[in-house]
Amino acid sequence: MSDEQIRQVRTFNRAVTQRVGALDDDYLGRGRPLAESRLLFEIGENGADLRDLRASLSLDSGYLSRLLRSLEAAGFVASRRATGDARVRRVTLTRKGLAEWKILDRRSQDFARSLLAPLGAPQRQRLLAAMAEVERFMRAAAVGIEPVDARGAEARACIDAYLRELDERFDSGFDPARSVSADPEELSPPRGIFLVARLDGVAVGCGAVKTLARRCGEIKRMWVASNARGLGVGQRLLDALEAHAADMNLTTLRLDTNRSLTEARALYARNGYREIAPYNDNPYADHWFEKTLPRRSSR
Amino acid sequence: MSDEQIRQVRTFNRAVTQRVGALDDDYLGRGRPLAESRLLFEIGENGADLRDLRASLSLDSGYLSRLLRSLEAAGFVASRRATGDARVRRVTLTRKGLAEWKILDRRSQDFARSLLAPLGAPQRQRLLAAMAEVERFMRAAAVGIEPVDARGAEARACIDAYLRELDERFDSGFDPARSVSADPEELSPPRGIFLVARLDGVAVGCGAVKTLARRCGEIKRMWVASNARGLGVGQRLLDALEAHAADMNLTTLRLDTNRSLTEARALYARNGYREIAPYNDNPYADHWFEKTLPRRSSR
DNA sequence: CTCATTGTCTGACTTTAGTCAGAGTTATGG
DNA sequence: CCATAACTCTGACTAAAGTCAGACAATGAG
Repeated sequence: MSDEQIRQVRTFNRAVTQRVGALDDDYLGRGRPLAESRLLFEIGENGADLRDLRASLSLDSGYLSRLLRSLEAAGFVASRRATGDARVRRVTLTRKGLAEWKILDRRSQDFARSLLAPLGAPQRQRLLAAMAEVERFMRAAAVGIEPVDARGAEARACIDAYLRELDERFDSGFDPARSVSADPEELSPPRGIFLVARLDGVAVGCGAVKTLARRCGEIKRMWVASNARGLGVGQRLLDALEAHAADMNLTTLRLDTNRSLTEARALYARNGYREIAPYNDNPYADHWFEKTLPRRSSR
Repeated sequence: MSDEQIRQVRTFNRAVTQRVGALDDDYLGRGRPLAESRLLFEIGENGADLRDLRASLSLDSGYLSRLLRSLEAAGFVASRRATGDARVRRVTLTRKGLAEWKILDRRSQDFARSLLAPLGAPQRQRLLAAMAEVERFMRAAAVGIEPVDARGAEARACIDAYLRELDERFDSGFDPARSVSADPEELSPPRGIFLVARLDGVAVGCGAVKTLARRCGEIKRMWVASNARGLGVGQRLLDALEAHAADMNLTTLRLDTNRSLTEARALYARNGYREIAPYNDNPYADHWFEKTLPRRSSR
């Protein structure tokens, strides 16, 4: 990437933090510490669990506790044990707190309004479209891909989501029992690998490789959450899988897929996978693909 | 503007401040108070006047003085009286300070890089394009238009810039003495108005109206700085001038313009100005326009 | 020259933010 | 039931950020 591109990003960062960032510290200023306002705002109309607040605002538990006490003293919030897990505290806004929250919310709205107000309608549209685009790609850039234990909870959750989706998309539904197996052992090193793609700590995609024969592997469990599609996550997962496959000394990768998974098929086609004759008898597969990996993954 | 649009802006603000804003507090962390790093960074390779730093970082003078002392003690900066005004202090980075500045600069680059790195080339292009667009329009939105005294320093500076530009753009140069007059008195209430457009406190455009006859006014001094073109500043100035003209009970606005000022002519045409026969003998004018103002400016 | 203004500095503060160690309570897996 | 982990809370801190009043020097307008 060029210096010029980097310079552009930095200019953007400056411009945006100056204007947008100013708001953050400014519109929440209500004669009260900023952290308190932020907390109040984050609690929101529906209340929140203290545990989640701690995570989302990344505050020290002691600090959070004190902030909360202060909001309580001011009569803005009430807290009680969460139903379900009595260790967790559930915080909700009082009537007074809600009023305050609405003021903060209003302020934040006003700021957004002030950004749009001076613009004419066509410029407004273009600004919004560009904002949406920036946001999308910044989200995309924040997606990280990492190997995880295929037997772990996160991998399981991904696989469940994947299976659920197959069930929805296949004309006749999907019954894992009838399909070709891929049990966690096969997807764990040294004979396999399981990758997840995470956005803000939440898994939004996964993919796996298992070894079929001496130099031949198979791609399994390729899935991208619907809210993360179009960000290039699938492409990056595939790149990463191929790199890992090369590390495992595999030279050929195969996979099967269903006719209803059109994006997936396009992805494979784009990446040099050629359609081949069926290499298994998976009743859910309509297409079989194969790719010979380049000598050394150049990623 | 719709609630949906406002919601979009807010989502953007959140997403961007979270990611971009995080950097600000993060990449500058170098075992030293954030404010010190920010100051060091802001001083920059070429040094700066303390007065300007105080303004641009909006710090209390006492606080700034102390921060500076601390940077001095660490051997990062040196300060001496500014040439010209001995009240002002000029701060420059020492060799050591420059090295530190470069580290900070590098960090900020790395952050930008990390944003682009995970993206493929086409996505990178789209992100940058969208960023540029957002930045542009945020700048546009930050432009404010206000009446000022046509006899004041700011108005004079604008007019000078305007005349300089005419001199550059007209084939035969421009000599104010030969042109039709518009002295400051005519551009001051109640018979006239002078508006400036400011971006971050700096004038980037101006425009004026003077009264020609009982219900007829003339637009003069329409100018937009080259670095602020394409942001809709001209349009907004024109809107504001028409609104003020209506307030002055003018029903007709006239203006003359030169053939080389193509953007201006397009602007007037777009806004319902019709070309008319010459109403003056300005030797620099090639086109004369007129518009009947709507009963009440609906802006 | 005088006087108001501007810019900087110092001292004496307060407030905000954040950390850390431990204690007490409630879940959870075996 | 037991050990361990997950949450929250309190007390005791520190560091950073920011404010305010007043002193002093240089400037600039009249």
